[in-house]
Amino acid sequence: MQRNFDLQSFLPYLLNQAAEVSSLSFQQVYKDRYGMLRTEWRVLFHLGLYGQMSASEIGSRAKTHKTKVSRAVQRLTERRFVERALDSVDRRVTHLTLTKRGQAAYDDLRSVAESYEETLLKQLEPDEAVILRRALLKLGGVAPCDFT
Amino acid sequence: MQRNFDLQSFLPYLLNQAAEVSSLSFQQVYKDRYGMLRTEWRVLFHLGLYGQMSASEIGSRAKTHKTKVSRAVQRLTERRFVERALDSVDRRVTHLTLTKRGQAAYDDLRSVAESYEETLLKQLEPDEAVILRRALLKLGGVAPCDFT
DNA sequence: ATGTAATGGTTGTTTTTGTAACCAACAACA
DNA sequence: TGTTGTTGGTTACAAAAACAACCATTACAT
Repeated sequence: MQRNFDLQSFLPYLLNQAAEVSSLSFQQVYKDRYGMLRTEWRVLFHLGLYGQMSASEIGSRAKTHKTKVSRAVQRLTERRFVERALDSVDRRVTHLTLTKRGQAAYDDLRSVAESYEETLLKQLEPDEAVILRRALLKLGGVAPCDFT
Repeated sequence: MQRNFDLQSFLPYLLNQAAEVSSLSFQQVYKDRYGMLRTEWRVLFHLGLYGQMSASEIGSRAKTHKTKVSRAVQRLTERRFVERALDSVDRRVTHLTLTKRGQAAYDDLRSVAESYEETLLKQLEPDEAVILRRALLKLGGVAPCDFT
């Protein structure tokens, strides 16, 4: 049993605080430049980084509920960042790809992400960053992924 | 410049994933047992841990917008977890305290939080946990910088 | 085949949140 | 005294998320 409990050492609290703060600047960029929401840039990055993919694939990779993905894709499609292509075999699935516009947005945002990452890392010792990432992966991987 | 960019190493993404996953089980408890939302348990914990406090104090401590705090306090008050007391000197501020019911809920949830923290820590090496906390505190204190 | 379940995805409705405007009480100062 | 500005807090309205029900298609069993 842990004595001296404090919010500042309670991991879920700490994680949320750090997550919120660290997301803010980046959010400002994709919001201001492209009018995107959080799930939207995630979808964009999944397609940009890993290529063509279906909505459910994105959902399971990003641990995001399918309705969230669906609506993100819808908005991205409306704004011509993403294109849908029906699968010829299984007519339920739609393959998603970036349009030229989407690719350009991705390239731009990716470079912002890279330099933002730099900024964040400057506040940490190099070995601290390594351990931080490893720990976050462990904690984030314990997913009780039971989405309906 | 960081080559080999990946979502799995982009801190804002990693942080959000870990934060979401690690909040889930605990959220289930305060939601199921007391019908509380995230900001509500935070307010509850602030009062439980640090004693009487005003809404704006909670807001600045938890970096939470005042409307969020206001609504959380409102719901907590309606459900008799929290009581308001007007300041006799400055009639704008209201001092918040836990009711018996609120104190009981806090005690209960705090013990849940402590054992949940244990569970989370089991997934990490002891020194990993120390560094993780330190890094999260640093990142959580970061002032937003703009890429405009 | 045919009934049943599972998958990929969308839509509708209700909760929560974000944003901005607002009010009342105080503070500072001419 | 104004009169202007600030602070603590609430409210109203728009945006977004959560949740559940829903199609259409495919898979799988009899």
